Amino acid sequence: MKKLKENEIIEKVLKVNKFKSLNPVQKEAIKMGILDGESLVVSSPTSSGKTLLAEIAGLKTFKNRKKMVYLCPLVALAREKYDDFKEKYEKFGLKIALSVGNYDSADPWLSKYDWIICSNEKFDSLIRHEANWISEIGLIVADEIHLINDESRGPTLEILLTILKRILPKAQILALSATIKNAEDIGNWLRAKVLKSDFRPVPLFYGIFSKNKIKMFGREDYFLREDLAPEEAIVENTILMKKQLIFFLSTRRNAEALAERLSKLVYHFLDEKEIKELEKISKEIERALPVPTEQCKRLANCVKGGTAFYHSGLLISQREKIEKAYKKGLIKVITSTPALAFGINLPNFRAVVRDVKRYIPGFGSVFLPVLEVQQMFGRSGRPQYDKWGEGILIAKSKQDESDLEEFYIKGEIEEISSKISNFSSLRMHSLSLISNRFSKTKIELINFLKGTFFGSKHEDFSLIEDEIERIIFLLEKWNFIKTKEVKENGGVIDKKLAPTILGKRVSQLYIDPLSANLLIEGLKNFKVANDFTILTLLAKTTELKPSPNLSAKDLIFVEEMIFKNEENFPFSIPDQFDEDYEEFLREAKMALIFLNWMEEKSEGEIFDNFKMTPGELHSRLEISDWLFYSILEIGKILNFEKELMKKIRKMRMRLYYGVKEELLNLVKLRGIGRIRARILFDSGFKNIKKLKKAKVEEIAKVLKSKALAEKIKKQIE
DNA sequence: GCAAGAATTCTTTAGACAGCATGTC
DNA sequence: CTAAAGAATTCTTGC
Repeated sequence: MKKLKENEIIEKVLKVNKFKSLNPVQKEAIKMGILDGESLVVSSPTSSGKTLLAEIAGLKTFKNRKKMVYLCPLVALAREKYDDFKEKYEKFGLKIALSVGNYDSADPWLSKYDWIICSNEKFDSLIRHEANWISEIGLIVADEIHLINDESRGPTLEILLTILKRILPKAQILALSATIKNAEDIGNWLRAKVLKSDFRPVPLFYGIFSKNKIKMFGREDYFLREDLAPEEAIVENTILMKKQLIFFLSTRRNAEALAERLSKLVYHFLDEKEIKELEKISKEIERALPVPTEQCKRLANCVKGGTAFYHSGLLISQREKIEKAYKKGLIKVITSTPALAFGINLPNFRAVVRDVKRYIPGFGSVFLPVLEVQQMFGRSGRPQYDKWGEGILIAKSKQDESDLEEFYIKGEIEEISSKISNFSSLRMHSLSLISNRFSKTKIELINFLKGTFFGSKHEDFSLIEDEIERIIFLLEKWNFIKTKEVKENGGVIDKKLAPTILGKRVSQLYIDPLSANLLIEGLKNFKVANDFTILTLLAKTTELKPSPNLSAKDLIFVEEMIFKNEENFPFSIPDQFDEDYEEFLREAKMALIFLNWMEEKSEGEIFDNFKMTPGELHSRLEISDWLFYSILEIGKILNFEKELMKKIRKMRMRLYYGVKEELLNLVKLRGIGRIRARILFDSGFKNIKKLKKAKVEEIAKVLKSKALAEKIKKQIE
């Protein structure tokens, strides 16, 4: 009877996925007891069908009237899974929800759903908000769990899983990972069985380019034209095979330069229809902003020639267009920074890692880990189109060739390790653990940390204990927690830890306690401060790091600005010869960029003057908005003066919309942003009242849209 | 005397999660 | 403490 039910689930999953049978990895997982609630760590290549395991276990969990939480490292990935699951399983009565960042924060509504797809951070924040439905979880799927290895975002995932393990000891855990060396360690930590496999539905072959050939491992070599540069030769070879490829490069500039160079070559391989379609897309990409920036123009030009560069400085809309055009086969070559390696699902035939080194400040340029190069190769070989996929490295010399082979092809993948001992992440998570009452004393806190992956690997905890000591001291000094010594027989044996209301709120607001303190302390002197200096204060927070780079040209502007406002900084500014002076200049530059935005400088002007990219500015603005919101929330608790709250509220609005104060009223209207508000204002419609008096036709004339004018009128009434 | 091309020096360097309440050009 | 590509600048060379 039980077997029958299990088969039913498997049949169902296979059918909706249009598969005939389970692949070896999946069969093994069944054998290991995934349907019996057995926890598993699955370490296998991208596209080895790991998601399907989550679906099988998820259906079983549904049958048991429990919830599945599916944790993703990226919002884009979460959204993709959500769409996919919804399409496949909603018809069976499953309720599937997506809960990520700026989508919806209401927790209670999630209790009605069976499958909940989250980003790691979102779920962490849901725990901080003490969502009550968490107890109904029967299955936790953690996708791309090797993220634990990541310096900045790994600790969140690690702590999150440690918490879940503790509050849901009976829940099944399914940890999905790329191929890693020490999957057993993870299994050991999570008390889960380990399934290791290198199965791929489409085989992947490695190759090394040198001189005029690509030496392939396990396939016949390719011989290329000798009179072309390596990149060109590889591109020609690929296009002649009627395939596409992605280059991975170390910097944005390299990616842009190569795309531009290659577009001249690729253009000759395009047929008329493709040229026409690409021209259309090129125009769309160029028009992504009202005034195209230099970068937009360059990208548009590349696209015309059948190539595109891809990195985080692009606008989301541009990225999507490139992804779509690549999937359609219109764009033949994408040159990318590592942005594409992790996350976005862009299947292709051949991936070429040209730069196997990356610059790390303080370390110079270092070799990429094998794990990362594998990630870049990971999506090569599309099941529907290709019989195999290729991952290629470029050697610069004979020596280089054998080094690359030794290290990346024959070499072993690295172990992953915990990054939790990093002071700043420990600081943030300690406050959260204390706030949630998971750790009511210092010993409890340390014991909790012993339950992390770090703890499972390290016997010696003295380093962490020292750090915790310092963190407790700081958190108390900043008034985020209260402590009380526990004495026995006259000696101190432990320390009670309790959050203050402020500390609890800071933890919920998901900001670094250091930043929160910085803002609180700085704003005590708000009376001397002005817009620029408050923005500089904001730019000092960890959330807005790294600060933009300074060019010689910036230096003049920024120093002049600092000099003019010397008396108005709400914090003490470093001396010119101090070691942190340069960082201060960069923070001031960030503030100056924000100020320009608030002063209604055009985006193009800002990008050109400060060498900012559209993608960067938008993400910084979003973060600033969140910081301003946090200030207001903290202000409610600390009873900030009315004047200050008003000032912050105004600044928040102005920065959000990018407008001067006089437009704040207009911009509140739906359909009106900074550009249209300015047009209305300059045409005499200086406020809502004036708009009320005006006729629809008059407004329509100014905005060049009748529909819009009517929409506005409707809102006013 | 001048300009193209070579050599040298200078400059710069990947990514993207979170709160909250609704919509840009 | 480590590199390397591209841009900017200076130097060389050929006429």
